[in-house]
This record gives sequence, C-alpha cells and structure tokens, in this order.
Amino acid sequence: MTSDSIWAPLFQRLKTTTGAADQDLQALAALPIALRNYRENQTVLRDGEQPSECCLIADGFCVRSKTIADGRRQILSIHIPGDLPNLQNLHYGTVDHDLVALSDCTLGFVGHRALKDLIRERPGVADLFWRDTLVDAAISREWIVNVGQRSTYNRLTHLIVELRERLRLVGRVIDNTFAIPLTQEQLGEAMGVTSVHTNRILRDLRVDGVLELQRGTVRILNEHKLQELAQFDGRYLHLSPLS
Amino acid sequence: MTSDSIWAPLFQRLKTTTGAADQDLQALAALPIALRNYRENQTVLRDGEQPSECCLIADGFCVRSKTIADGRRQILSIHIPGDLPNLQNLHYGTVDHDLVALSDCTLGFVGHRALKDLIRERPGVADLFWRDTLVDAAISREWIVNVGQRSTYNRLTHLIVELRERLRLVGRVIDNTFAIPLTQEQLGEAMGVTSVHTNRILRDLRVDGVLELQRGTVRILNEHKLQELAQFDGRYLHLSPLS
DNA sequence: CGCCCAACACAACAAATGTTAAGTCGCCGA
DNA sequence: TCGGCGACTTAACATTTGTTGTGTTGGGCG
Repeated sequence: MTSDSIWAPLFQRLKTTTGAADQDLQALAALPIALRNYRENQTVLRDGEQPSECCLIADGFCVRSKTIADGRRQILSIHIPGDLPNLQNLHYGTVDHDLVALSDCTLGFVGHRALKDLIRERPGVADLFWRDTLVDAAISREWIVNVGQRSTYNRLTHLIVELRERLRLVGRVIDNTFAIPLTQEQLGEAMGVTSVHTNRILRDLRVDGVLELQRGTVRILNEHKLQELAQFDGRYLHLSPLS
Repeated sequence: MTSDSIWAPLFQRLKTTTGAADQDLQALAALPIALRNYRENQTVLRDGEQPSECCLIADGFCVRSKTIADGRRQILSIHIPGDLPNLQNLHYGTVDHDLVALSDCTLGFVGHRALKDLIRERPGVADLFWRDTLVDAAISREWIVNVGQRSTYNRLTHLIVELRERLRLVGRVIDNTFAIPLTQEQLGEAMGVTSVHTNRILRDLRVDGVLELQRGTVRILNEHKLQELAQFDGRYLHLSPLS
C-alpha cells in the first residue's frame, strides 16, 4: 500500500466536506505513518488503554464498542476508510471503549508527538481535526436518536442509509451496492436489540422488498421505500464546508 | 451577575479536570460576553439555525434534543452550569438539534470572531475547548450505551449518577441532594421510553428505597443500592488531566 | 470429501414497554 | 379564593422485544 492510497480516503472526504488547503493535506501525507494489518474480530484498542498514536483506517471496517457489567455489548459507531477513530486520545490519555476490526483491516498509526507538532505548526490542520471530531460527535448524537426513538424497522434502514452516505464520500458505493460487514448479532448490538430480533426485522425488510443483506453486502430493492422508512436527514453529517 | 460568577462554574470544572493555565482562564474571563435570560421551556437554539455566538451556561439547566418526523423527541444531553453546549458551531455553521432551557437560565454569549481570535492567539485555550468537546462526545457515547443496553431501571439510576458527578464538579450537590429539573415526560425522552413507563420505574425505585424524585429534586435513599444499579464507571468523564 | 462451527432462520412462549383512559395533586393567575 | 391546567399516578390491555430451543446453511479445513 502506497502513501497515496493510505491517505486517499481521508483526503477525498476532507476535500468534499471542508475547504481543506492543499498544503495542510501535503503536510499530513508527509507524516511518518506505520501500517499495521488487523484480522477480522481483532481488537485494535482496548478500553482503558493509553495509546501513544492515533490511527487512520486505510482499508476495512472497525467499530467502537462498550461492554457493560452483565456482558451486554453496545456498538457505538462504525468506522470506514478515511476515518480517524481515536483522535480524541490527543487530548485525553485513556480510551473509554474498545475499537475492534470488523473485517480484515489496514490501519496507519501516527505518533501523538508528530501530530501535536503539526497541529501547533499548522492551525489549519488543527481545524480539520477538530471539525472531524465534532462531526463524529454529531453522528453519535444521531445514533442516540436512532436507538432511543425509531422503531427497529426504521432504525435499521436509517443505519444503512447513513453508512451508505458515508461510504459514498470515500467511493465505496458501486451500483448502489456496498459492504456492511456486520453479523446479525453485531447489527443487533449496534441497534440495541438481540440478534433474534435483528433477524426478524431483516426478514421483514426482505419480504417487504426494501433491501436484502447477504454475506455482508447490502442490496437495495426499493430506494423509495428505503427513503420513506429511514427518514434520513443528512445535515448532521455536515457534508459541505459551510453546513 | 458579575463576570466572576458567570465564569466560575466553567473555571471550577476546568481547574479540576484539566491543567488549565491561569493566564488562559484570565484571557477567557476578559472576553466580551453578553448575558441573556431564558425561561423554562424556552428554545435557545433551533435545529437548522446558524448561530454567530457560542454560549456558556452560567446558571440553570438546558437540554439538547432532536425531534423526528413522527413527532417523537429524544433528549441527547443535559447541560448544567459551566457547560458550553454549542462550541461545535465554531467549526460548522448549522446546529443539528435544538437547545432548550429546562429551567429558568442565565446564559452568556461570546461571538465566534472573538473566540477564534483567542484560540489562534492562545493554543492552550484551543486545547481546553477541544478537550471539552471531546468529553462531550464521550458522554454521548455512554448515553448510547445507556439507551441501548441497560434496563430502564438501571438506565435511570445511571443517568442520575452521571448527572450527580457532573454537578459535584461545579459545586451543585449539597447533602447528596441535587436538582434534576426534568418532568417525567422529559426523563422518558432522555431514556427513550414513554412518560408512563418512566413513572413506573420511578415508583419502583421509590418502593425499593433507592431514591425519590420530587419537584425536580433527587433524594438518594440508599447509596449502596444506587451504585449497584447504576454500574457507573466515571472514566468516560475524564475527570483528571491525565485520564 | 466430509466434518465442524459460526452464522442464519424461525417458532413458541415470556417479559418489557407502549397505548389509552381515568382520576388526583398542586400551583399559579384571574 | 377559585378555577384551570400541567404534571403525576395508576390500571387494563396491546404490541414489541427478549428468551429459549431447534434446525439449517455454507464455507474453511483436516
């Protein structure tokens, strides 16, 4: 994997969603970055750890998750190529959740020292990163709405539409088909329901001709119905520089 | 209200949770700030708005909330004196939720221009603010866990314990009694359940001798039971500079 | 090739939560 | 002082979701 292809999804996203200056991106691309491969289900960061690097997802899918005392697990966010899932550790030491690879992944690691120096040197980079963490927070808030208020049926479509919009940004949607490499158990953990119930809802969506999910790939059967169910308003993704 | 008392809760929190430099705090206190009073239920920021100021809660309680198409509402976070609930608008223009006063409130408003200048001039202030938004995000993630995985009974105790810890930081807990000025309907909106069910759970907690909630004030009846139910692990609040 | 195991599928029943409806309480303003 | 209204309380019933259990499927690996 070349330096270009490591940074490509992040830069692609930043260029369309922010007014990122080319010099700032070049400065990023010049950072020393260590590539590491993770396998499906491998833990990248563990709750309580104090990492000294931030990671960039170059390829593959990861999730943030938390496990509570009785063993139940909640998936907090799904991360895709171009995401920086632990920028927050630049400002506080301890991760308060797990980061787990959903699929085989390639991650790039950049040391805090180098990042902090770059941020001081280039306020534009600080702005890009800060904004990125704020959009991440906005996505978390919408996730709360999804889990708290939408019916499971609508909830699943909303989750899928959000993921599709984010995957589009980094060129991962082809022919309206895209990867969502979560098992039904994991989808349930993302939605706050059991795998049995997730299975019920997926069957309903299939029977109703809305969408199909097979071996980690979504196929949209009826875009109109999908939109109607998801009630997706993407403003919270802040896709344009001024929004 | 004097300039001191406006900034006091924020400074109190920053001093214990971060290694805030006195000069940075003094620079903050010197910012031009416009006080405005809001009444119970008054909307401070409306979804879709493009504010040109950030606000500081000097006194009172606010909530962030989102309303979906069918009218259901989800409360996303509870904000207390010392909170900066819309710092994110420094980096993207549009608010993607409502901010509503729960009680009569006094808010201080500082213009984006002045804040941005200060941030450029004093990287220490930028760090304080960035960290603040990151802790806000961590609280949102725990909120997802609460709504997604905990039983309603445990969920309510967790919400209450979190609020107590945050209120303690700004000196708003006296004799283990503190304000939580949400109606049962609003508590339900925070937890993703109906007001009827909230009422049931509150009765159970009262009958079980855990806590009582009357006219917006919590009284803890059995601290040990409360802890057991809430399973509260405050690490996500990042209360000390190194955590 | 055939075994094995995780993921998927689905049914029956149990538990949690929502809905609707009714009545009570307590405060504020006319 | 009284009336009204929003918040609280509770019950009965409906619906959603969880639990348990039992098969099936499909792909990796000896």
